[in-house]
Order: sequence, then structure tokens, then C-alpha cells
Amino acid sequence: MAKPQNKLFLLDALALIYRAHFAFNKNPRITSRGLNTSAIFGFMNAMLEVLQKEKPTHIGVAFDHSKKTFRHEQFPMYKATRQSQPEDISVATPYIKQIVEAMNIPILIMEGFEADDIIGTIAKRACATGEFEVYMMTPDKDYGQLVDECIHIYKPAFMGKAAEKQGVKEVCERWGIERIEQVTDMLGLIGDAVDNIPGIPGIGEKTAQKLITEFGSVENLIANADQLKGKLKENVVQYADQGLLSKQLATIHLDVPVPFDAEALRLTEYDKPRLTALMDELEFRQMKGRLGLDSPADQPLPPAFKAAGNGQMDLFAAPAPAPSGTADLPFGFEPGDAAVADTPTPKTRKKAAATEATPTDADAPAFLDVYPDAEIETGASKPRKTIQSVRHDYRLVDTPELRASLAYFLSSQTAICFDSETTAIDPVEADLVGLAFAYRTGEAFYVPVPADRAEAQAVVDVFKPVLQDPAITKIGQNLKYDLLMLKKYGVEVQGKLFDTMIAHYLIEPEQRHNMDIMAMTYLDYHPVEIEALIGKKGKGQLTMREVDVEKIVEYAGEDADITLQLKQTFEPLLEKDNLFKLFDQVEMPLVQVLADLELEGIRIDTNALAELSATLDTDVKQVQQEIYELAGESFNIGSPKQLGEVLFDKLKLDKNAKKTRTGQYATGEEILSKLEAEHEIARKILDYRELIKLKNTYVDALPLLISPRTGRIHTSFNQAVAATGRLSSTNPNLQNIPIRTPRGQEIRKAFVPRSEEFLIMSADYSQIELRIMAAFSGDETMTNAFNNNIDIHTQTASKVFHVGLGEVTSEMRRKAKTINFGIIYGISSFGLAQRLKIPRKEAAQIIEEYFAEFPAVKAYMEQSVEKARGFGYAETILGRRRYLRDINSRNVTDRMFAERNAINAPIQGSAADMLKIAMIQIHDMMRRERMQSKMILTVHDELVFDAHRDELDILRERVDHIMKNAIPMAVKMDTGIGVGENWLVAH
DNA sequence: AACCGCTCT
DNA sequence: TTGGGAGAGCGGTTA
Repeated sequence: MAKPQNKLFLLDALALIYRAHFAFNKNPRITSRGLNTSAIFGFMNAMLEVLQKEKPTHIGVAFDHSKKTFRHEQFPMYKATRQSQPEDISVATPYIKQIVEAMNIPILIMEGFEADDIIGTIAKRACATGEFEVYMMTPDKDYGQLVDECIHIYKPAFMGKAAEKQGVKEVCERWGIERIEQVTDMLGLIGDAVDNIPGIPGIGEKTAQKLITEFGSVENLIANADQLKGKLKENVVQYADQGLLSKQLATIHLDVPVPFDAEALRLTEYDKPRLTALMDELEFRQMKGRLGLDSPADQPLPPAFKAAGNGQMDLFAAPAPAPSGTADLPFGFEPGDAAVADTPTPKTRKKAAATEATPTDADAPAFLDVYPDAEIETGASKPRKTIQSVRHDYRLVDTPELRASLAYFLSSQTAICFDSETTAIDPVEADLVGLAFAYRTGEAFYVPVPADRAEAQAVVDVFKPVLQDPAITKIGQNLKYDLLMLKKYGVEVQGKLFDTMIAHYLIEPEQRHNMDIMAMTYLDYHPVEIEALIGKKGKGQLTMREVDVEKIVEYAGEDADITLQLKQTFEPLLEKDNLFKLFDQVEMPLVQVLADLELEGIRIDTNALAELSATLDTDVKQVQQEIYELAGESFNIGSPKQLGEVLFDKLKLDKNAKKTRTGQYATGEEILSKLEAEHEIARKILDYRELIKLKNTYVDALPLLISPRTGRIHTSFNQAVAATGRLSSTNPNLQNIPIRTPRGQEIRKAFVPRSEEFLIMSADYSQIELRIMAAFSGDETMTNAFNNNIDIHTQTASKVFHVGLGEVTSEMRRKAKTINFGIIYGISSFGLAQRLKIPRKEAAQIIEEYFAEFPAVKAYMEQSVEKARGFGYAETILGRRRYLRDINSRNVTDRMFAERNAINAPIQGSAADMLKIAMIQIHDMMRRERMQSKMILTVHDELVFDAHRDELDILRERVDHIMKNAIPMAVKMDTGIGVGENWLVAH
């Protein structure tokens, strides 16, 4: 018989919605009215892709019914552990139903059954007619059991992974089984945590595969359980019924009373007006094109090619500076071109264009006048753009003449985008492989840099004047990396910076700022992935140096091109949200500062650490032995699971021991501290934890991170991760070096000056967050205390406990300190009670007392929340935003979290703003004064310097002054500055 | 990869 | 009764 002429697609709506929701988890799409449309968008994307690529003749969308199903009757616990549906999904589902309806696609739903039963039943019936080829569109692996010659699974494409069709062969391979019927046996044995189907304990995918290969089915396995041995046998015997039940639950029912109405499923015209209205409401502009809702007349026509003319001639209007006198000039220059003589030189043109912001100005000279600036493709009815589908011209620049021409040309631009290709991720260890440049959409140039150091230097030197030209803005993604690379080649990049990663960080602080993702989100463009060039991580991964240069041209050119386009996208967004000044005056200058800090690095006393390591090692062994003796057995103390069993099952230390949300015993510091009185093992475990932590995380790890090139440790500061505006530090994290305990202090002592002539100087803000809180709230008591140098915790204690300042006991002060911190974080009475280990009632009373004494603080906190509710975000003194999308949520936990953020984010973030400004000014001051001292670290409210002994006094004075005045406020800022032979004594 | 636990401000 | 101050990164275990 001929192949069936009809193609039926059956969509598992909820599964697709879930997948879409989580795929966009980090970069949700939000409409201007605050509706999260990620799930809707993802679902539509997947559906439209199928319609376009697969051209089904028939289609249906199945939903689960909200009522309980027959499975719940079989097994009451079915899906019992499932978390309540995320709010965004609940909100999205009705929209999706409406969209499906508007597309005139039938919705398949039936009380008492789940989508898979409905899909299964219809699939089988469609096949029985012999006229259909059926595809079940779902990411759910359970559907494997339905596959046959006529029925397939269609796994939708998501986030870079291509769509996949699975037939009998693929499904059997996926499970490692011989026959499709065995899918339910596999599911029965393994179970499903998501649906709370138990399976048989101790059997995972691997074991199940072996057992099914050997026994064929669950029933047969149980009948032959005596052939098994050990724990496995026990489990199979004991949980036989559970296994059979699980298999039943996993079995999709094919007798759902739904009619198979082929005509109803036939794909027809959309209800265009309704669909248009929906797309408008959801702000899905691109979708309208893909749905064919825009009339063709509305589509911009592809702009005609501009004939090669002025632009191209501009390029070589002035004689290129260096090139030898070869006649064979690059890029199609025709000697004797008429316009040459009249064209102004690049330098004059730049002056004329100096007020223009972007390099894409219509009259800017063009290096290649091949493509116009406008988007080339129309966007309608097309999948996401890729390097193959978008017209571009990325060129290799690999001769002295070409390099000189390019450099000369770039020197006439007001802004250039560049990107460096290197041999490694770590900029301190990496070497340059090439540089890519772009100045307008659709074009880029790739300059390979030779492996030989001297030759490489010569190539870099050609571009050095351009890169160091203060009049040319430098655009890039994560520019700090490129700056660090270039510093190693003697290039000090100058001029304004525009870092697309950080621009996006300001626009959407909590999302991802990865270039590929931003390209997909903002440009609807899917870049070539780095893996396509160098392969996956691990064995066989190439370095950029080993990749064919033709491939790099495309990849690197694309990076520069895309980055430039992102800059053009983000600049107006920054302006719109009043973030441009923060970006241009704070974040961009800070990039240079951080690059210098990182490059400088900090010296570590390895001998001291080695000694410490040996001491810790003997101590760990000692404590470990003592714990084993107290426990009566040896076990892995590092395993919370094993430790919990020893403490609570074996030693029965606490009858109602707390469990974590995953069902294990909680063995955290707080719990063990409580147990200290009961059993000495608790103290020992805490000791053990401290020792092993210090040893593994710091003492043994830090020396390995010393750069062989410099002999120092170079952390990496991340300027685009913390949602509040703080910096973070990785590889290693130098913002969490111990200081609290005596042993921890030994580690801090190992951070030492670079040489005899230097000392460590540490300068920190005193109570920066509380001072900001006082200033923002205008609270008189607090402001006066700070301005008159009264200890703030004592002041708070005096007020809350109604005693004179002189009568405050250390216990009262301690409590007040906890309260003060709690206030900044938006504390609850429960939280305070917990921390102070006092009854909740008492804590509530203290808070009430506090608010009575500090009414302005209370008002300020309420106002912060109110403001966030109105705006949808909280903001810092410099206008840095943090979006609080849950501030109006009906979910209490989510909403309260957002409210705490509304209070904390402006305070923590403004402190970060202040320190950043101080850093920029100090950096500037040190350069102006040509100091030998170096700023080397920043830790939220602290700056650390490698200070030259001769400069100590002036450095101290200048740093102090700058820090105190970085952002003037109604409350004066105070600093503490210390100097010493190591970081511990300096702090 | 997720979780736990611990380090810092 | 649950869930209940903020922001980070890293090492270890378990699955």
C-alpha cells in the first residue's frame, strides 16, 4: 500500500507548556503589563515550527482534565508529590487554549483521562484507517510505549537542540529494550518521581535494562526473583506488587471514549481577527508574521543593493599609511576611481561626525559598501535566523596590506566593535589567536594572530593605535576579558566602552547575559555555537588555534557583528530606563578598574599554607578517629545522609529530628550546636567540618591557583551576576576568605604584600548599609547617632530596651545588632526569634518596640514595598533596578520574598553603587599620582591595596577622603583603614 | 545536576 | 502547620 497521504500531529499541551516554561526560566518574556508569556511563547514557537517544517494535514491539541483520573483511584498517591503548578503556567494555559481555538485546531480533553490516554487512543484509531501517519508531539518519554510503524514521537526542538523524530528503533534504543511493549516494564521498575509512581526501590535505568533484557517483563521478573541475589532480590520480592502497580499506572489507556473525527482535525484557515487580537494582547509581534497575519503590503521590502559607489571609494580616499606600493589593493579598490579626490580624509570626517553616537550613521564611511544597514530579511514565516540564513560578509584580514588598510579604516570610525579569540578561558593564561572587528551590521573582519610571540606582537601593534585611540568607543561582549588579553600585548585600550553583557545586566539584572541567548532573545538570531568549532568539553576538544581559519572567520565575525547589533538594541533600552548614566559613568569605567585589579593579583605565602595544611591534616585525622569511636563505627562524615543516620537512627540523639525538604535528616550547624549539650559527638563534628572546610576550600586549593606567569593569585570579578549590583569573585572567590575563627585567621595571614617594600592596606566602610538606611529613611535618632559617632548598636539597644546609653549591656547590644541587620534584610518576628533564640512573642515585641522608636525606618520600609508594588521594581540611589515580579503575587511566600527584596535591594545596591564610584575615583587618583601602590581586591564594603611604604600616608588620606565622599548623603560615611604585614592585621 | 553545608559581607 | 532577614561561590556526596 502506498504511504498514507495524511499527516496527523497530536500535541501534549501541558507537557509542552511545562517545558517551554522552564526553558525560559532564566529569561522570561514579560509583557509591558507584567504578564509572563514565556510558556505561551515557547508553546507557540514549537507549534509553529511543526506547522512550517512538517506541514501536517491534521492536528489536535490534547490537555489533561483538571479532575482526578482513574489512576488516582488505582493509586491514591498518584502525582501526590507534584508541586502545585507554577502560577505562570496556570495563567498561560487559558491563553494557549484560546490561541489553539483561534487557529481552529480542536482541543482534545476528556474528564477522567490524561492527555496521553487521549493521544494514544486517537493515534491508534487514526492509524487503523490506514490513511494517517501520526506524530505525537511531546517531550515525555512515556509515550514510547505507543510507537509503532505508523505512530512516532516528535520531540520538539528546544534551546539549540534540534527536533527529533522517534520510531520503533529509536525508542527501543533509548531504553535498551527489544520490543516496544517493554517500555511499560521499564517504567514500572524505574518508577517516576515526578508522578510519584514508586517503581521498585534500588532499581534505576541501568538495572532495569539488565533485568528486562534477561527476564522480558516485570511479571516474569517477579516469577523468577529467586534467580536474583542480595539486596536486589529482597527488593524485588518485597516490592513486587508495587512494581506491578507502577507498570499499570505507567500504561497508557487506549480505550478512551473519544471519537476519531478526521475532518475535525483537518488543518484549516485561522480565525485571523481573533488571533491578531490575541497576539497584540500578548505583545507577540514576530509571531504575527509567522502566522501570516500581516498583510504582505505591510512588510518592509528588502532594500535594494546599493551600487558600489562613494562608500567604497571613501575607504581608500586617503593613501593607506603603511602598505607597500603594491598595485593589488584589497577589497576591490579600483585605482583611478573618480570620487577619490573629493572625498575628505577619514580624520576630517570623524570630526564632522563626532557628535554622532553610533557607527552606523548613514553617512559614515563604509569599509565595504556591500550591504545596507537595514535588516535584510523580512522576518515573516521564517524560523530563527542563523548564519546560513542571513546575508553577511565576514572577511579574513591576513596580509600586511589588508591589516594596514583595516586599521587605517577603523581609525576613522567613532565606534568599533571587537572581540578577541584566544586559546583559553582564563585571560591570564590564554594567548591571542585572532581579533574580530565590526562597525556595521552584516560585516566583520577577522585578523588571525600568529602563534609566534614576536609575530603576534607585530600584528597586534598594527591595531594598537586604534585600540588606544580615546576618541573611538569600543564595543564588546565582556570587554574586561579583551582588555586583559590586550594588556598582555602592551595595549592599553582607551576610549569609552560599551559592554553589551553589562548593558543587559542593567536592563535585566536577573537574567542571563550570555551573547548567544541575548542574540536569540533580542535579534531572533541563533549564532554558531562554540562547540561547533572546538567540540565538546573534554577529550578531543580543540583550542581555537587548531581550528580552520575559514571557520573562525565566520564564527568570530558573527560574534563581532552580533555584539554590535546588540549594542544598537540595548542603547535605547538603557536610555528608556534612565540607566545610561549609571552604565556610562559607573559600570563602564569600572571595567577598566577591575581589569587592573585582576591583572595585578595578590601574593600568597605558600609556605605558611603548606604548614597549615599539614597541621590541619593531623587534626582532621584525630577528630575523625574520635568521631568514629563515639559513633561506634566508621562512616563518611562528609555525607550528610550517612551522618544523619548515625546521629538520629543509631545514636537516637533527637527523637523528632528535623528533615530537609528532600526527606533527609538536617545536620546543619544550627542543629548540631543544639545537640552539643547532649552528646560530645556534635561538637566533634562541628570541629571536623571547620577543619575540612578550611583545608579543602582554602589551604589546599589556593596554592593551585597561583599563576605560573606571575606567581600571584588572580581572581576574576564578575560584574554581571549579583542582582543587587554587587560584584562577585570567582576562581578563586576572594570575597569569602575566613576571618571569624582563629584557624580561619591563619588563612588570612597568608595574604601578603608583593615584596618587602610593600604593605597590605585595607580600607572599609563602617556600617555602610545601616548608614544608607538612616539616610534614606531620614530617621533622626539613627542619623544623629551616626553623625555624632555613637555606636549604632548601642544606640539601638538603648532605645529598644529603654535604658540609658551607658546602661546598655553587651547582651543588649548583641541583640540590637541582630535587630539592625534584620531590619536591612526585611526580617519577620519568626526570623528574629530564630536568630536570637527567643520566643516568637518576645521577638515580635522587640520589633514593635523598634518601630515605635524608629518610626521613620518603619515608614521607609513600607514605602519601599509600596513603591516596588507600583513600579514593579526597586531601585538604588543611582537608579539601578531590580525587578520584583512577585511583589503582587497571590503566593504568600513568593510575595514576602519580593517584599524583603524591595527593602534590601535599594540598600545593598546603593552601597554597591557607592563602593564602585569610590573604586573608580581611587583608581583614577592613583594613576594621576603615578603611584606604585596597587588596588588589588574589593569585598563589598572593603578595598584592599598592595601599598608601597613610601606612599602609605598619602594613599591612606586620599582613599579615606574619596570613600567618604563618593556619594554625599545626609548621613556621613565613615571608614576604617588599617595597614600591616598581611591582610589579617591590616583589616 | 541537585543538594547540603559552610565561608564571606 | 508550613514557610519566614539579603547577596554571593565552592567542595563534597549522591543520584
